[in-house]
Amino acid sequence: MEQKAGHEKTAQDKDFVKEITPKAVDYSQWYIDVILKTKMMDYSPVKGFMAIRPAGFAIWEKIQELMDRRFKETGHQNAYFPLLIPQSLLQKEAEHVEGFAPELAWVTKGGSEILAEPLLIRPTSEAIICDFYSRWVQSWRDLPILINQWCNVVRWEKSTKPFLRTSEFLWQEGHTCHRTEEEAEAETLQILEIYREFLETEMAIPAIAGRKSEREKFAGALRTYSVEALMSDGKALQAGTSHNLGQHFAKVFDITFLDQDDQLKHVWQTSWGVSTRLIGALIMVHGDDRGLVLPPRMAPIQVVIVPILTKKDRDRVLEAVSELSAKLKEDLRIKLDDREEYSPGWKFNEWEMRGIPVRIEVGPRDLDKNQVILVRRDTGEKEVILRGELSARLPQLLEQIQSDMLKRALEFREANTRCCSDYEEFKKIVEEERGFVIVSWCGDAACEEKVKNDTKATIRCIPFDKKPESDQCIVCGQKAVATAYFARAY
RNA sequence: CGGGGCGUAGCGCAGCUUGGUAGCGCGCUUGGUUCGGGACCAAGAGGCCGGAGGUUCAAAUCCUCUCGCUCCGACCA
Repeated sequence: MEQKAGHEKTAQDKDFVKEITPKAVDYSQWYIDVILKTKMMDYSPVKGFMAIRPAGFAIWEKIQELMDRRFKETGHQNAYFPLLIPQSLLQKEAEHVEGFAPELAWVTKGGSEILAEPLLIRPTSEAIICDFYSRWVQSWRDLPILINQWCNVVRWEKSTKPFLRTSEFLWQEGHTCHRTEEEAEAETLQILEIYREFLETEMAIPAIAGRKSEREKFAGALRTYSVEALMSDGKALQAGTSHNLGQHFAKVFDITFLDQDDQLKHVWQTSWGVSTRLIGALIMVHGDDRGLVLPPRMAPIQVVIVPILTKKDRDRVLEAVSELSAKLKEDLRIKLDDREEYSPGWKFNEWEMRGIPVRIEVGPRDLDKNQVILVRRDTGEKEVILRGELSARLPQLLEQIQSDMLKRALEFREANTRCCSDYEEFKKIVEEERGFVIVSWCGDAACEEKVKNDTKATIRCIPFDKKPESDQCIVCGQKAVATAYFARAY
């Protein structure tokens, strides 16, 4: 009996989501289907570039709003730097140019004239910003410099995937200068914590914060830290990075200041960023076979009101829902879907696909009983509630959904995080289970390289609070110095 | 950048083997009836078949080149 009922439900669901490939059938196709069907983005005629449509951009605006607030609260200011960088500037830092050279886009012509020096479209702005900073910093009194910019960057990627890896993407990049190494390190870690906390609080995505291995660190950095999230297919995604640049850039760009002790010194720098990739993370962590599932804090529309309009009761239902909508708009992001060309059932499915956290249904029968129906997107649960209690109930319900979503994501990550001390078993886990695998590691890049060649898994990060689980490196058996999270990654 | 798959109406596809009037479903437009989980009827609009060459009396169909999407590798936020 139960099985049959389940079967019928599946058939019905399948009919509804006919244009979204189920996750279990083809995860990548599911991801693309969701993005296209929900009109988050569209491909452009140029490979690797895309239009971010209003449905996707609204999420980016939410990320900007909530992230920017945190930057401002910690003393940062926004600015804007040029799109084009002279070739000679990028070349100053050797590791940096080597790291980015393969994926640079060049401007070689201005109007009809060939440029004397080729310009490159920023793949990241360290070079151009350092050039400015070398003039802006004179005295210890000028420090710290705490500047962020929201902009686009271009990296000529060989293989691209919407939001996760595109040739042009939007991001924020913070670039700071400090008087001491300690101060720069503190800034690097403060930002890392902002990223981790942002992902958890606002996006309901639990993330592991830690340090990158030498192999994975940013080209030109002293140390790179990152926050790493686990997608629902078991692959990891680097969700944000924070770099302690040390004095590498300060020395080649000559960013110096006269300190209180009358000595000319180089500044200590950091840079850090998150990108539109976060939109991809949001989709992959929370989405299901019916489409997007947005955490209430990120949702551009938190509650959609769908009136049930029949010929006889049309006017009084419309009147009731517009009154309701106006009232709720004072505190929440509300959408009233009073279009008459679509049936209620069509609208239910449409808004579910678009991930709106809560739906309110109001029909003639509800009006008669002075009630409305609330439906959660994340669980599908319905509840009937008196109209007078709605204003109090909705914020509470949205908070509940937000915390339930984080809880489920956390449970998923826990269930897919495994400790391991045997290399054969490690290989098996990576191949068959995916997820994070926590292992002890000797710190040698050769062992890291071997793991990558054997399994495609890389060190995602080395968390701060973990001592080695065992005293032997999982690969070579030598003395372990660190505990590392390994995973296959996007 | 290497290997596979795919480009035909806004979307999903058929037609290609064996060259000969470009089709179907959804969507769209107009009118009407509907509306508690993707409503129905009727009448319409919309295409030089990704692009460029070639073969041919004739090319969506055969050949060559190219561009794009997608998947798998290598590279990377």
